Amino acid sequence: MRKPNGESDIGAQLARRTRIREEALAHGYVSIDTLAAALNVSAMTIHRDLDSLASEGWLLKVRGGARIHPAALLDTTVRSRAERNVPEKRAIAAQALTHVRQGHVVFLDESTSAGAMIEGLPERGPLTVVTNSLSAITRLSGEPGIDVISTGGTFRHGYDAFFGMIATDAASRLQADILFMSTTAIDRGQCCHKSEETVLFKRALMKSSAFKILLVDHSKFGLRALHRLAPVADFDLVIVDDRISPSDRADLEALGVTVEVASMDDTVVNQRTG
Amino acid sequence: MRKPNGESDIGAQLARRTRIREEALAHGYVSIDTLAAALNVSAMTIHRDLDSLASEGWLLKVRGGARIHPAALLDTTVRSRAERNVPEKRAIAAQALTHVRQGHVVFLDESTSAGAMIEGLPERGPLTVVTNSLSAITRLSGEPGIDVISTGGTFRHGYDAFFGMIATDAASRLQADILFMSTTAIDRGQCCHKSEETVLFKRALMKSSAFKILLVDHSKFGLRALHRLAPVADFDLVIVDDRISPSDRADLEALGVTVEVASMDDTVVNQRTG
DNA sequence: GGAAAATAACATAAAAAATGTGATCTTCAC
DNA sequence: GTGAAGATCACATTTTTTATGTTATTTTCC
Repeated sequence: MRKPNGESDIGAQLARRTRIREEALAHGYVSIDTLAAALNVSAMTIHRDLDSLASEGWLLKVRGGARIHPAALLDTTVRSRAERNVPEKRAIAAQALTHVRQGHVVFLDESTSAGAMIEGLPERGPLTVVTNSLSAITRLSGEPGIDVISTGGTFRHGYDAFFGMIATDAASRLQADILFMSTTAIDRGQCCHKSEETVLFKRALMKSSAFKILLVDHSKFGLRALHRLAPVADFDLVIVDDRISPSDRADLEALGVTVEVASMDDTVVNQRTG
Repeated sequence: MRKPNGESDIGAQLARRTRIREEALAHGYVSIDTLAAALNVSAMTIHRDLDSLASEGWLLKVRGGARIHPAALLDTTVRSRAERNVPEKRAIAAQALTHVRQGHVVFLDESTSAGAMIEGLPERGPLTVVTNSLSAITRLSGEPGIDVISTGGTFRHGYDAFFGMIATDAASRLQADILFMSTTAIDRGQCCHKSEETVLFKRALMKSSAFKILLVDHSKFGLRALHRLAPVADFDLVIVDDRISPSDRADLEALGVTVEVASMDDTVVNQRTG
């Protein structure tokens, strides 16, 4: 029996669970009674929320409430990253898709930027897509015009993708026409990443690709990360969104790399070679 | 507005679409009007069915109806195989699961028999599961207690799984505690399979496993297939359902292989070492 | 052993999915 | 071109599924 108040229930469960996650992240612990009161639902509903969040690995249930799962503190998972800068990523993806030709062997990495291209690939087939991204694999494996090759590897929850020796070796032994990848940070002309196994895998992709495209939204500039992945100049093309700052753009062009700026209003594209 | 007759509508859509597929497979063509009349639904519903089946690659829509998709004629896909001998496979899977121990590295092949084990694995974790089966990967990747390793490889629609050099190499370079696999046919003590790349992959799995379990339902006995995979005696254990014929069972035991018979009524198990 | 918490079992409201109907748009044969 | 069959669209209605609450039962902890 639902609460008789007229509040909109569209996405109510999602909102409530997101709220619980935030609460848990902030305080390390949430109590069932407190949540039930604060969110104006029954304790049973909170129980179910916590069960669900626990099974997804966010929380650990304890008597009377739940603690934040240690792993959830460490990694900023795809689920939260994918929600950021969505319009930028869509614009970049749309521009990137214009470089895909029928018959191409395409490398896609596990980035959310490359992930934004997935939906647009089937209509550009026939293609062969090689990827370590689970969502790309599941989405494209049903498409008649797309041959899907998985790199395999060890599954990493935080990235929704596969890495490790198996993935890196597979990438080394294939040969692609075109690579679409992204990076966590761009700092003084270097692509950087916080995870070593990611770096190893992406380098293997780069070595095996005839044409390399880097997809970066404006928020990546000036960020730092521990491991150097590759110089930006190693890419044949960089696609950025139009909210990039003039100075970041000037820096990019000073590196001698070809840059395409994807416009967010429309499909209009402002192309420029540095 | 639904038909006011009281027929059970549970799975009605699935049943109807299966029926349409069979019809298309049998005659090469189905007409919308005929189907609407035969299935006692509106033409619009048939339209929607055909759209859906076409997008899944089963049919090609043409004016007034649909033709069978050429590819659908060639492969007996998992989707149809998975529907056969379900109770047998469930019983075998339940028995197979009793051999899984916490901490095990488990190889699972792409067979529907091994697939029946998937749902039972999380509660037996923590585990590492290595597989080429897409449904196993997607189902298990969300489970906290399961480390998922994909072999990678080229995706084959007909098997909903990955094969080829990448998959086989990955299998060769790992080491599992226990392997669960099946085969298309068992003929005179030999496991056989129609596809060569499947054979190569499965052999790699067998080489890399400390303990090898073969899952076969009674329907596999006496079938033929082109490629020899391995002698049944190479397995440490064979699990069959209780509808196996006495003579098939005697043959199995004559090979000197340990056999477990999974009962379909219950979880009762009749164990016997030959 | 008893109170608090967790789970189970069921009822109901709300949302989502499936289907039908009639209107409108396309296509194809003539 | 034109008209009719077929396809698609838009919306209403029904069914199914999901989310939730309530109450009863079981488990856990002190």
